Amino acid sequence: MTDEQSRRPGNGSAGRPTLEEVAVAAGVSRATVSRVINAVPTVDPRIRAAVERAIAEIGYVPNLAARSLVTRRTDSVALVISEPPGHGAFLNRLFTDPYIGRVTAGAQEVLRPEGIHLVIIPADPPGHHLVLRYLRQGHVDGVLLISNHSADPLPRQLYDLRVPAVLSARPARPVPHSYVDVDQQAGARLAAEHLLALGRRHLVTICGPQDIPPGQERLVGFRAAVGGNVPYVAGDFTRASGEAAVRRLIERHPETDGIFVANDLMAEGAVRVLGELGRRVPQDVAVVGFDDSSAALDARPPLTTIHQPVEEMAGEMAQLLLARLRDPRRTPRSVIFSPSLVVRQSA
Amino acid sequence: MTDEQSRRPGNGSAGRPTLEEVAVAAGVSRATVSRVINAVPTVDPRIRAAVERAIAEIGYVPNLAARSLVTRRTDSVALVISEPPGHGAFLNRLFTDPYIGRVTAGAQEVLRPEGIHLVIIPADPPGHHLVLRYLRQGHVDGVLLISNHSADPLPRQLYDLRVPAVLSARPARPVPHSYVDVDQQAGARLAAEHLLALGRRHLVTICGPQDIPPGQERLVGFRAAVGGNVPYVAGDFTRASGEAAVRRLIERHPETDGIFVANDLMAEGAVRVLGELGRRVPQDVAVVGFDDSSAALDARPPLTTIHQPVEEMAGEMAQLLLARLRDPRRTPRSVIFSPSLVVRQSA
DNA sequence: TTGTACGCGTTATCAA
DNA sequence: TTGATAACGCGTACAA
Repeated sequence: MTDEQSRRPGNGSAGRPTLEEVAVAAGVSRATVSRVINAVPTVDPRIRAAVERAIAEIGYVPNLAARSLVTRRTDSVALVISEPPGHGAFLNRLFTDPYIGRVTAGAQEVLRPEGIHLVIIPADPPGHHLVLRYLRQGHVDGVLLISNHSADPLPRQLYDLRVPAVLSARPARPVPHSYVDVDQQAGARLAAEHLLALGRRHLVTICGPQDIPPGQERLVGFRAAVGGNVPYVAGDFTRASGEAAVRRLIERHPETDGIFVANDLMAEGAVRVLGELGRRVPQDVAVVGFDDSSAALDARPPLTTIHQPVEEMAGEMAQLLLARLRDPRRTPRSVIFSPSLVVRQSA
Repeated sequence: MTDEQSRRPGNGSAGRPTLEEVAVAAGVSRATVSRVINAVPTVDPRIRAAVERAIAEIGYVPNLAARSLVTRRTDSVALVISEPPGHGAFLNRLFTDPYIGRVTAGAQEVLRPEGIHLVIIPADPPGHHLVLRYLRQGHVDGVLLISNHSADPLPRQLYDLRVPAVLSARPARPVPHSYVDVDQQAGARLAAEHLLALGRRHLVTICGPQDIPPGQERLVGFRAAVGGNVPYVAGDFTRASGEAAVRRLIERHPETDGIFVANDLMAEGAVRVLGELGRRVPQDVAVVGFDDSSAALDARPPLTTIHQPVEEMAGEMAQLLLARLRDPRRTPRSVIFSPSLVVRQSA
């Protein structure tokens, strides 16, 4: 287009163009330019046009710091991914879990139309301090917090710091933040009912960590639905832990003909090991996963699993946060989503 | 109207505490408090102590917007993940690729000690506009750009917008940004030499997209090292594309005894399909991947592959960006890293 | 409908 | 070594 953008230094302003310069160029006051930019309706159409032309010509971009200083808003929110301590290659895991990507997509869906930016911030324990400082400084207006371990201090700290936040699951200890969640027990029940309907009578389960609500509730729900004692081994939601767990279960309970695995990643590992052990899936052993993640599709055979409307839930998180930002006095609320069964080939 | 929000006596302000309030509490001027916060050495130790006490007591946190307005810095940089158009579930892929996690870790390593925040921003084509606006507004001081397709307009646009940036690979078209890269051809050569040393004589390759430099160069390097024509099928770096490619290759060239696959994800898929086709890896067909990602470890057998020092490279990107931020006149430079062969069980 | 003038919270430049 | 005071760029009552 025009070369006006690449103006050489010496045209007065050293840095980026300011509101003042646009005003001069358009022959109006700063206030009027500001009104045009902020879409205030009471501006003469002809003046508006002139201002807009000047803005385009000069290549003006509002200075966020200055605007934010007076409006006390940044029009951006953070997606903070919190992880428990001692889990080593956290970042590697973070970016291997498709869940995060779906959350991001779901949140963007509602944030974008509002003109609000989403920035992703990984928060491993050694970095908590820095993350909190970042959030406190007012880089963002609020936080979508993805947290899945009970000892996470972040929800509480965010509350103490008066940083508006919405959680991705029911917190282990009550904190006055809004949250969304899926009915975990209902999901486990769906899995149990499906296995039972298939005629399987020797059921076992690979459950998740028992120090976090989803881990607990998926086990509780499965047990309740089966209506008796169920052998189980706990994994940590990684593929490797699923492999180890299924080895132990089959060794101890060779009669097993149905397994509920608390997430797809572990289930994928379990299915693979079952193959190595000479058990056919689903003929000999039926396997039901949880999450309906891409791991469910990668598995051979593809996994029957419990679907969570992750994108929808993330969208709702964003909605809750927006509502809270618009009305700080708004009282926290929780929104619970219903899971559903997706039947593929593993059960 | 403020209600009982303000608990502290004498705290007339509704929002967060300001420099002024700390100054009053410590009995000094704003300037002195500012000096303490910014670690200016010329401050009386006793006064410093008093100020620090006041800061802790009041719970003061600097207002980023105000500071940034005058310093023209934000002390945070963005990791922008750019993706080509038409690739559908971009976010899902983004967060399934461990590479991003390693880049993040490597960058954090050098940024954290400097007190600089890293925010991650996914940039799918429909969102480019918003991302550019975000960056232009001065939310961050600079950009680490992860981009791997030739038609990416972002490097050029960032340059036009005068946003300091460092690229994760040599750009397809020259742009005055610094970048880091690995010697792709050298990596492919390592793979070829290893296969040849194993006595394999019927080599084929599953190469990457030929519209991006890594895809091109890994093929060129392999061909050159093998010293002749090599059958190949191009994938798009996904596991599924690796599966499809190996089917076609084996069908056309059943005598194949060695395959170089341009990334681990495709290689993992290829190995799996080879098993289904009744070919043992590595006895019947040796397979060498590229990237040394976690996919290489997930594969059965674990993949022999080409290692890139991803974390180191990301760290160097951060270093280059910091240097550029400290001295804007600094001329762009490129840093090329050497790959190495990691021998596991697939070849 | 437009312009004037003040304030947002901080750093930086001076004197003292 | 410390303290006034002037920017920094913008939004917005209030006045015109």
